[in-house]
Amino acid sequence: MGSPLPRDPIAEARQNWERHGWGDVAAPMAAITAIMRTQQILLARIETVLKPFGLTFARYELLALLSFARSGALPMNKASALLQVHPTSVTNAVDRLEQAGLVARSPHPTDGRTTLIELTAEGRTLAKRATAALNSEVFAKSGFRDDDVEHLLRVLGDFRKAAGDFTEE
Amino acid sequence: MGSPLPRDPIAEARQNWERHGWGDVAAPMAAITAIMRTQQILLARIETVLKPFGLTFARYELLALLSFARSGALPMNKASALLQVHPTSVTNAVDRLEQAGLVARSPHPTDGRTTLIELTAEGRTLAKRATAALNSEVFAKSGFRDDDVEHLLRVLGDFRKAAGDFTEE
DNA sequence: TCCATACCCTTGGAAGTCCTAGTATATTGC
DNA sequence: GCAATATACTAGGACTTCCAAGGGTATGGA
Repeated sequence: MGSPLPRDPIAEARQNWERHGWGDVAAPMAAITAIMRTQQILLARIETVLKPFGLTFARYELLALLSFARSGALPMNKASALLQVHPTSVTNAVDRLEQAGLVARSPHPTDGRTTLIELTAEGRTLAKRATAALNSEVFAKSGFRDDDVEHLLRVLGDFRKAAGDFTEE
Repeated sequence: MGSPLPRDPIAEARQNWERHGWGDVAAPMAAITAIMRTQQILLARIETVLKPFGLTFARYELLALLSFARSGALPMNKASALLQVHPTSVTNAVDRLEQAGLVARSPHPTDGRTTLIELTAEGRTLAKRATAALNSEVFAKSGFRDDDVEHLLRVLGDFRKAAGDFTEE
């Protein structure tokens, strides 16, 4: 979506912040903007790899989550909590995956309120193939150095914990 | 959107990857997933602060970009390139900002194809107030340690450069 | 027991992103 | 000078996200 820019727009923004007397927050502003942009780049790579499988990232995430579930089925609210997205987003994803024959809804045996989602055989094999593609074409070529990966995991893990994502030690 | 989970879902995903024999890409997978989630958290914070101003992040970014432009006006394609978003996204944002009286479209003096966008007086003051709010309520409380901010800027800068965002040294 | 409260899922709407295609204007080559 | 190509913006569609509101099911206290 456009060739490389002659100058780094985030570095420019940082300088603008400093010029306007906001030097005390210029660095975190730049870091946060860089996270936004990095996410955008990574998401685009992922979507490109998933497209041939007829999957989007949102749908893949749900498929992958189900493929790791012990019982092979998960209540929708559990999926919503684990994926950290709004329940309506799960409803949306399940609608489309169900239409594609990759998952199936079934009623919960004891709680009439909850709906279970389960992988179909087709969904399970597609999840496996899509994961293999992401592993080789995105995660194996992330472009991050190994020690940078470890550092990112530590820094972002601290951040997410402070933000209330999880409580575990 | 949900209380803290008892266990870190990204750490669990990493273990699942290792269990399935994908240990060689488990760490980058986890790091990339963590970037996704961190972006989601930061975006939610930013949107919360901007909401009282009637702004979304996409609109704010455009407003801020214009407020730093020397001439006060920018062609739409320039804005698209600097914000690194699709031209149709800029059209969308300008439509809404124009309707809110914050920017105005005007024809380019010499090139009949391009449209200039310019801040109105109202847009300029709103941009200033929104930036002050973001500075004090998001960037000043990022939750990242100073040395982690510097490290993030280096790592993500390298990544973005390798991804072709910019060419500058 | 029964009513109020809490919880689960879905529908409809607003907003953002991108893509594809179309129209209008410049630029380039013959 | 004119046709072919390139560029700039916009319209429509697919997708995701969230929020607000509604209907159905559990649960707990009087």
